[in-house]
Amino acid sequence: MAADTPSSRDKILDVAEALFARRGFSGVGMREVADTVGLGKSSLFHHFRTKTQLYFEMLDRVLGRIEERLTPVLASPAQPLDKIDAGIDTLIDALAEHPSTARLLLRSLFEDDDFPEQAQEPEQAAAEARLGRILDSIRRLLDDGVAQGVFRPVSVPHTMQTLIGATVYHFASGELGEGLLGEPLLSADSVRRRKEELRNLLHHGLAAQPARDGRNDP
Amino acid sequence: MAADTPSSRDKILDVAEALFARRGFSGVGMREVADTVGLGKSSLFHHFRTKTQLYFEMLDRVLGRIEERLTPVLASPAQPLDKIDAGIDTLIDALAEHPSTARLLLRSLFEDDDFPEQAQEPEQAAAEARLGRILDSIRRLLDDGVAQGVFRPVSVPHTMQTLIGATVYHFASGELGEGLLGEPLLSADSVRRRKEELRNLLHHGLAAQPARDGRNDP
DNA sequence: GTCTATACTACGATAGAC
DNA sequence: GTCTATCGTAGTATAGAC
Repeated sequence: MAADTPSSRDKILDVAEALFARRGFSGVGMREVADTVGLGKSSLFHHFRTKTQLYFEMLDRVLGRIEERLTPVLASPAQPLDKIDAGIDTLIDALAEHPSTARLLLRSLFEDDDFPEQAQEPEQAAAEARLGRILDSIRRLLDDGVAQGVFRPVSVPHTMQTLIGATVYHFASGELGEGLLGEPLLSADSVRRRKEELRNLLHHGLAAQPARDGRNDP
Repeated sequence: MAADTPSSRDKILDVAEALFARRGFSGVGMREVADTVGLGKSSLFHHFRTKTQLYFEMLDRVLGRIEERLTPVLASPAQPLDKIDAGIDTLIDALAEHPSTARLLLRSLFEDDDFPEQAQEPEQAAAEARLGRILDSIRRLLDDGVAQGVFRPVSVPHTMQTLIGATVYHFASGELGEGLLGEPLLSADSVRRRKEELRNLLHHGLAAQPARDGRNDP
């Protein structure tokens, strides 16, 4: 399936994703995007009204890939602790698939000020709505776990923040993270180890009782 | 002590800190810095050779404030678990003191590509060395805790990544974090709660045995 | 130490030919 | 749907008067 020779639009979105992830909204010029795609600068404005629209359409596409994978996992009828394991596996796989994803997501959280004050593009609202849906489904999972007594009586918002930090931040940490780990962030080994460490932390730190584990602990 | 009418240099650094935190290196112009300080654009270049130098000198100042507070705490002869509690308290206090600190630190991790390729400024090396010292002292603490059996046999690098995410990311998360919490990230209540949640998570998730706690858990 | 003036490049965006 | 040409603005940085 797929691989239908990609349209110019898709090629532009691919390039924009890689460049915005590396240098942020203000750090990337339409000229650079055009050159990388192999088009003239003006041709970009035929496909996207403004740079801001290009940015948010690309961001929504990234969020869509996450939502698509995470939603079925979090909607399953499994127990909260199993669902959080599966959800973290899925999220980490999604972040590890494209090196730009985590960086883009993290950058998007504090690049709201970067955009020209003009009338806000509708694509921005779409991306924000999608992020809201993803966060809501995570919140429901944690709410359920606490209500059922499977999790300690933690603050759900704070726990969500910790989970985002432990997943998105980790895979966005670039040279610093690789320097600490001593290996690439996205190698198969490194990704598996991250899942394992995080799962162990949560089984000990979030579950109401330490829980039957995988390996790694006495 | 202090409050000696600040020099132009100090005022420029203060303004640069706030602006770079909000919009990143590429998103801020020397013109905007100058206007905010109340100087002509050219006067900035009398105090700082280039925009890049201004950026790294400001970043080193921010890291210096952290190092200054964290070093004595992490060098004390206390037990690992007490030291990690104290270290997190200290780090969170430092991050909560200026709203720009966490954002600046997080941005700095993936803005390495943003700078012109020219000969790298010596101020960059100074800032990187300072960050290295801070990370080393944290790593030693975790190494000790694992070696003494006070902590579970976790991966120290992965645990450092989790700690950075749980502190720096949290206080850098801006509107998203405030939307989740339903209150300002930097209010006294919110800061206290963050410390408490993180302490509880670590006492259950990192300590080898669950540990006598504060409150909040049965 | 601050200013005005300026050099040169790049930016986002548009017009209009093909 | 892509191109060349152009507009107006803002970018970093420098020269030189005060």
